[in-house]
Amino acid sequence: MAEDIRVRIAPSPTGKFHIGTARTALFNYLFAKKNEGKFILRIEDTDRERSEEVYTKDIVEGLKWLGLNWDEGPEVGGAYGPYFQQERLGIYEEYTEQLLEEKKAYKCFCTPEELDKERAEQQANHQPPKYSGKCRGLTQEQIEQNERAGKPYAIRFIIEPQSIVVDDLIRGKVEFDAGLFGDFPIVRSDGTPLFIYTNVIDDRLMEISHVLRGEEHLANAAKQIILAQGLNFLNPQFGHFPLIFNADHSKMSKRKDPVSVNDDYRQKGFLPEALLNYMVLLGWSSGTDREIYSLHDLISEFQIERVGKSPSIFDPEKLLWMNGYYIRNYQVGDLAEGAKGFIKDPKILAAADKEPEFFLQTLASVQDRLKKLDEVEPMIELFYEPPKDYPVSMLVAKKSTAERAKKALQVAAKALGDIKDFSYDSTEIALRASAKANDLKDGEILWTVRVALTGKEASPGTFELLEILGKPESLRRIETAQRKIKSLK
RNA sequence: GGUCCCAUCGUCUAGUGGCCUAGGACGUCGGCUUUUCAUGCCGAAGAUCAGGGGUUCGAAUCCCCUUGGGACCGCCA
Repeated sequence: MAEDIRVRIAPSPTGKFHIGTARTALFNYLFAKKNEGKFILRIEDTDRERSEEVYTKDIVEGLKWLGLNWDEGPEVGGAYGPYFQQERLGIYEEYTEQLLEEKKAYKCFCTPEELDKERAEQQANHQPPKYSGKCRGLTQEQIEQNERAGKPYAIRFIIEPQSIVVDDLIRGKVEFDAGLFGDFPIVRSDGTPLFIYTNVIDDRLMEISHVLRGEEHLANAAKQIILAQGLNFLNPQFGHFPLIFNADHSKMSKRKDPVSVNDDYRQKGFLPEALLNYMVLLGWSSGTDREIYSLHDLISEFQIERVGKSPSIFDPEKLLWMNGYYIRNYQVGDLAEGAKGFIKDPKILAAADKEPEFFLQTLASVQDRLKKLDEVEPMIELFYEPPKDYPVSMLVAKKSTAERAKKALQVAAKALGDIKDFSYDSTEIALRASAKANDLKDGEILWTVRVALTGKEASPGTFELLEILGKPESLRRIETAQRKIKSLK
């Protein structure tokens, strides 16, 4: 392509970094990197009422966590700044003045109440809700009179009926009848500009080549094309991605669904690699059977032409599977790094730093069982603390008896006590041999010992536990179990 | 109500006129490995390709209609 590829995501900091925004960011990022272009982050914070700094921070942190680093924007700067719209207000004002002067826009003195009423009437009459254009016909005199009276006004852009074709990268040519739109506001009565307007100006000024965003903006694209005409701007190439929904086909909402990248995914123990990989599959596929991709692989494999048109449903189950898959394929050292952030118990944390080798061993023993990082602590705490209270009956293996469980403990204590080199292999040989010699099934002795060691229904295997726990601790726990089981008939 | 978009297993998807008696993945179920739970491996069930009309020798694939779902129609983005 002759022109430079420049794409952007333009979130407004009115809420936590949303999973849908994250996927849009991913697609933009991939498109930019694939085409050796620039990925830009612009914060659309002109809505002072609802914008908050904490949300900007949340977005920035989330993007960084995912590894979707931007080439221009907050923190990194760039030649097309500022990248916060709040700092660009002067720019918009100039264009507004120009539009007003050229009679392409006008001051509207209608109050919100009047507009609400108008809309309600249209709805009642089964008319499409659309601004009547009442203030468009105001005379100069009337305008001045209103202004003198101190009446607040918004500024509306004049829409002439015409047919607008959005040539969409994903959907092809989509035609809209602009006559149905009505004059839309570009500046609020408090003087701040609106998204649909600032978007067009900034995209032009920042020389954005492709505007790639969610499908909910498709109709906005038509309006923005008209706006660009009025401003004598070139249009970017548009592309609108299909939306992501819940299993019940409802929109994923902040209120009831896990949509916050930081709160619901990062802090819950999901890996950025897994989330990224899962998200890219929502709407995109390579055309092959391959589904596992690193961000790096994606940059070369991703093709925007292969993004589908139909909306998809977010499947937490598959994400969970994929997260487990990535965890299983981590080097234990990397797993340790990630897991530490999820361990609350200071004792375990301190022990992990003091004896990193031991910590790694414990992690390796549970690695295949993990689906999320926040499951690490409950799974490895048994290595740092003896089992508390578990029902004594659990010591009895399936299809066995209390009597035989007692015997198993006795036999195991004896066999294990004789071992000098306490390893996986040596404990296995000893336990199996003693089971055979004492007329116990392997399962009877191994299950009982494992429960004595862990107090859990599910855990790593007996020999592995024995090896990691070591001889003294293992024997202590078996002894405890022996005392415990005396009460059982 | 209007405009626009979308439509293949429960879910994500492959499929661009014959290779499709529709492929893969998650999930589900069964088996093997086995001391539990996982992992791993093997296998099964699961889609009259929303429905109906065309076009064609031939359609999941092209056209039309119907139905269903969704988005938008804000001084939110």
